[in-house]
Amino acid sequence: MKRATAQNVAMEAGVSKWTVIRAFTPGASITEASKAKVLEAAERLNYRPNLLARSLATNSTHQVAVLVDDFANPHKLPFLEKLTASLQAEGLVTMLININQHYNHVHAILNADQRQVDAIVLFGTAFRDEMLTDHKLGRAGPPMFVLARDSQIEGVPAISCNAVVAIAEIGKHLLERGYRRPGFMAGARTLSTALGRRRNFKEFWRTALGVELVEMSAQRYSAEAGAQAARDYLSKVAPEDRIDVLMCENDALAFGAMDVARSEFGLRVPNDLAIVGFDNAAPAASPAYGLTTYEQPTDQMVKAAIDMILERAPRETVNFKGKLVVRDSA
Amino acid sequence: MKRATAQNVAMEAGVSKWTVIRAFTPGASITEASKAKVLEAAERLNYRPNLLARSLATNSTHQVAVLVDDFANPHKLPFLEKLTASLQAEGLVTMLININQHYNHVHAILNADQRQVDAIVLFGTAFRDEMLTDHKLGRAGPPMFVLARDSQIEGVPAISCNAVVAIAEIGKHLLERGYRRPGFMAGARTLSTALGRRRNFKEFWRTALGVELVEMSAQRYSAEAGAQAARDYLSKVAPEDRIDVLMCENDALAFGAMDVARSEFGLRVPNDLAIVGFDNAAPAASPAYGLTTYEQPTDQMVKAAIDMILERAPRETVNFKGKLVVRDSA
DNA sequence: ACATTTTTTGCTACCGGTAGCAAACGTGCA
DNA sequence: TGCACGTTTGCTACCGGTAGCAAAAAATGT
Repeated sequence: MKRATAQNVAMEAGVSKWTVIRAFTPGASITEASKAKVLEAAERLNYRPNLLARSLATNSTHQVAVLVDDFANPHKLPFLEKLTASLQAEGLVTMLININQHYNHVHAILNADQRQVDAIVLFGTAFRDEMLTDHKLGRAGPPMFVLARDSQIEGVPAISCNAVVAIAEIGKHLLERGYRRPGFMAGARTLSTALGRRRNFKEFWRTALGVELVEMSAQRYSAEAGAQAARDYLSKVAPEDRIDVLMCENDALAFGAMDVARSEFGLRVPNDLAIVGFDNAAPAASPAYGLTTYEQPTDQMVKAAIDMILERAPRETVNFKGKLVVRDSA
Repeated sequence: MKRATAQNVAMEAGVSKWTVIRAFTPGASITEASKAKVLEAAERLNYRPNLLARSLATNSTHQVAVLVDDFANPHKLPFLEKLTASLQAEGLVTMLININQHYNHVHAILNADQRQVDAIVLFGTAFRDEMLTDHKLGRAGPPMFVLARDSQIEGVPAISCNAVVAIAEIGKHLLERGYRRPGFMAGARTLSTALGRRRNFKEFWRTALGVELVEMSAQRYSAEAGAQAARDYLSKVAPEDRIDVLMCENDALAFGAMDVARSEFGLRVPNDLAIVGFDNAAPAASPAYGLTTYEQPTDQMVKAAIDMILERAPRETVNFKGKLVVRDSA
């Protein structure tokens, strides 16, 4: 049994299909009598307007493509929850696109464009700037936004957490606690825009103490990769030469690093090695980790993104101040 | 500048719009010469077919609605990753719908239906059976599937992990390890179909030892809720009267329970209290938890779901055997 | 060379709505 | 009663594709 259309309802109610449409268009010109008649007939036939047809005619789908590539980061889940809930509250629907080896940004963006989405949100994904600037969409494609990440790209506003302030705050805290030999663990991306936190942190210590940052890189953004990177470093460097505090680019890395430091090298955190993360993912709050970390103002960020999508706010790069969450690990 | 349409390309290439369409339809009848001519013109105008219009005409959107309500469960993220990746590999796109107080199953299903999705997947969501059976979609709506959860609903196949086998395996393991006073922590849902694990576990101990299960309930499926439920129990019951093993309905609850047992009551896990989870979420593998848990065969489940969606497999309830992952906590 | 078959191209009708104009209707007032 | 005016309804055209038939063009056979 096929779905009923406005035409079917029209016949059932003995009116034209345009009257049916009007009964379903708020504020349209229609008498109470015919509206009631139509709604009753619609109810009988189980009619509800076909949004696909409407989208085609109105040139607006109320769909937003959200690109994600970093499913190993537990922080993504609550963030995604807020994002989808807020989009839904505005009548928008989320097209979740998984960016991976088999499905890259260009695929995703072209496909989203063909589906006529109203906007594309790059939610913390790692991309090369060139990829986006020379993709074959002329200026005709949907507006794009970068969420939870910086972007220098002309015409692609970024909504992010202010990295400079964040790193300064973390650095200041660590300095006050007396740490003097800092290390930094980055995730895989060697992309220009991804170096913000590392660069700022490096600069901070250089300026504050004239001290050089020890840098290490994980293969990916995951606890396992963080564990491996920490393992490499700790097994290579003698205890007396080691850093005294490790800042990890995100919490996932920090969890892995902390696990290895404690269980494989018997280090006490923070006494032998302090650890700091970024994101305030759920496990950070657990006494099992008690990770000192930095919380992004996700509510503000989501709100800002949606305001831009709906053109309630100017479409330009903004960032917000997060807050340091001090726990036991540093 | 508006997007180019087939008609625009047709003019540019000096052919009819149907020839343009054919150039973009694999296996259509068209000479190499005109195809080349069309593709070149399309390239110049940056044309790509409008999938919305195609969907309207073909009555198939290649979109699948995925309903999620349990964003506190870290296990959801990798599962969702697999699901989206596999859907994309089949040319399907994911409409992610967040079920919450403001947006319930009925909203979600009606909306997905209006958007003409090809299928609706209830991904581990908590629902009352009545809600689904009497929603106003006649038999015209898209096919529905329940993933990672049981369902008794006529016409709505479930793809799940075999709970009977899973609980038997866990029970057997615990029995062998010598545990004799079992407890069970359930999540919030007091819905008929959600009681599977609890009931099976209860039955197991009754049959094996004639022992009664101590039951507790968390408010939600989250570490915090698990922590609170454990706190309630432990502060109420004297050490000598306590259970010796606690099975939690999922890992999130188990993490919370373990945190509280250790840090607030100074209990050693597993010596004073053993703990078992369900899902094998990422932190379970960490030495910080070392949680004994049960892993659902997510790959098989995702594959089965997609086979059903694409009608490559009969649309009927199936379940798969998972595997017990023994770590330190039990 | 011409009839016949096959391939290629163009066409009408359609998917299910929306936009906005024109006709039909009802009402108030001279 | 007739006219002007505002409201309600119906209409054509359109959004950008697809399906499948019919005409035109090219390939084949004798």
